[in-house]
Amino acid sequence: MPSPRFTLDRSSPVPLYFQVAEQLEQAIVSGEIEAGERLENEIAMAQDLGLSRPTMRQAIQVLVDKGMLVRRRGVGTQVVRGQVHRPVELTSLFDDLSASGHQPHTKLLSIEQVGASEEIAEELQVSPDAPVWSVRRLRSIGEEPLALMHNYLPCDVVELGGVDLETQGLYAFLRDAGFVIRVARQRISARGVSGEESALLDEPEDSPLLTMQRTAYDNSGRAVEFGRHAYRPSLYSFDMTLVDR
Amino acid sequence: MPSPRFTLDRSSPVPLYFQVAEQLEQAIVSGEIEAGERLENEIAMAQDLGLSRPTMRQAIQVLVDKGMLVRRRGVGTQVVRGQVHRPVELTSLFDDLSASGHQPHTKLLSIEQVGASEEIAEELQVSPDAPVWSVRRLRSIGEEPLALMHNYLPCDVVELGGVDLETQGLYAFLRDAGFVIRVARQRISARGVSGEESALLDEPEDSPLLTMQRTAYDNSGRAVEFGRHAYRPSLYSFDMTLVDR
DNA sequence: GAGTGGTCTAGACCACCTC
DNA sequence: AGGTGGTCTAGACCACTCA
Repeated sequence: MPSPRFTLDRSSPVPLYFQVAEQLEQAIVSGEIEAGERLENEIAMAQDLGLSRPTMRQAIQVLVDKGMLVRRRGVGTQVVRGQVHRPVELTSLFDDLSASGHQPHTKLLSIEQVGASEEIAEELQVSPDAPVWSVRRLRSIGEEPLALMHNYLPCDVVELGGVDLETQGLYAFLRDAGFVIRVARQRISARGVSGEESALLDEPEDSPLLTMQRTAYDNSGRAVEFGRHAYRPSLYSFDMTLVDR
Repeated sequence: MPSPRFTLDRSSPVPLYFQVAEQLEQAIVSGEIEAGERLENEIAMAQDLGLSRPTMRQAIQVLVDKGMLVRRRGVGTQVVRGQVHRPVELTSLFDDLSASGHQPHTKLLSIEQVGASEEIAEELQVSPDAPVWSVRRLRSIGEEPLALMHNYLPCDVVELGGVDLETQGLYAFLRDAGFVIRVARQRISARGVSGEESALLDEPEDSPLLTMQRTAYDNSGRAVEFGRHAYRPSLYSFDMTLVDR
């Protein structure tokens, strides 16, 4: 039975369950606990760490929700086999690529205030023709164009005047501006490249594009951003882990 | 402050937190609790229902995880605005379409045992060349071909001989055979249609296809199924809700 | 029958937000 | 200052699995 030694800091602002979850995750990804292996039962683990059982359960639940552990009543908790892919998270493409060591950069194609179309108005929960920011950006990696992004944000919610969206990702800006994005709904599909896109993305006519449209909501449940993005499928895909709960 | 009346059955095998979550969700989707509205605080709700606070919290957490509610410390719990899309779930395409009232049907193109390629072997956690089932199916809706599905399952785990995969979805079969699928990892991208696909899917040359590959794991963490699917993007897209936790 | 996770209780203290 | 959700405790009983 694997028994990694975890260290807890009860004076830390980081919750105990989170400290345990982090170290348990590390033990799994590092291979200290092997794929398929069964963990010690949660009551014993709690005792070992001087925690209550609910707190230990909460820590384990974090990793169950990430798809790294599976629990079976009467049996125990096991590590899921198979390579751990990176889950879909609420980060921008910019963050994604920075993390993977590439050098992404962004070109601002246009930024203007326009009246919301019927669809945009519905997605952003504003009146039709209400003023919204319309931002078009081209994201590239090295010399390769990667994605064409078209975002809309309600003018009465967000002030984009003077914001440098080439240096800073949109989500990073929103975070700095005090918007906590908690929920997003998105739809992924595909279509052929259109005329203007063909040149911008350096793709020949009739090339397939991967498309994603997303509406993001802040922690008061208000729609903050709607975007339509088109990715070159040779350079981008969406990875995710689904967990049945 | 909205106060829907919930009914609890303490003798039911359905957990109390789940009974509350179901009725709360119903109150939200029916509009009894409006979008953007704040809920009563969780201590009062627990008292109203004669529940402990942890149980009430667990019920609310179910809907937070679904992206229907957002909680803010010091403020309260609010209903997320915006249309509720259906989230990605661990169901087959067959289930998806049945639920939406269409008449889908499946044609079994081929089923055979083959030796696992290197990639398949890695995904299914079996040795290279180990025997795996290879199943190819064409799913249609009415007269319209919809998706081409190619699945692989380890022979030593699943017995597919004599199984009618035209009447029953693969996931429904696995469920009936005692496999509880708890975790799946998937990757979504796009590509152009290939020669053979073009005829089967009734798509002209150079049409874009939406692709998904998925590995599913049962509740012991073992890889049970790997699939590569190609969808006609005009007829299919992936909807999902992301929740920051 | 022994061991596991699933649910539930009745409190407590704290961090954060709003007024 | 008052109210909210976030965390944590120390138990309890139950359902399920497996030997």
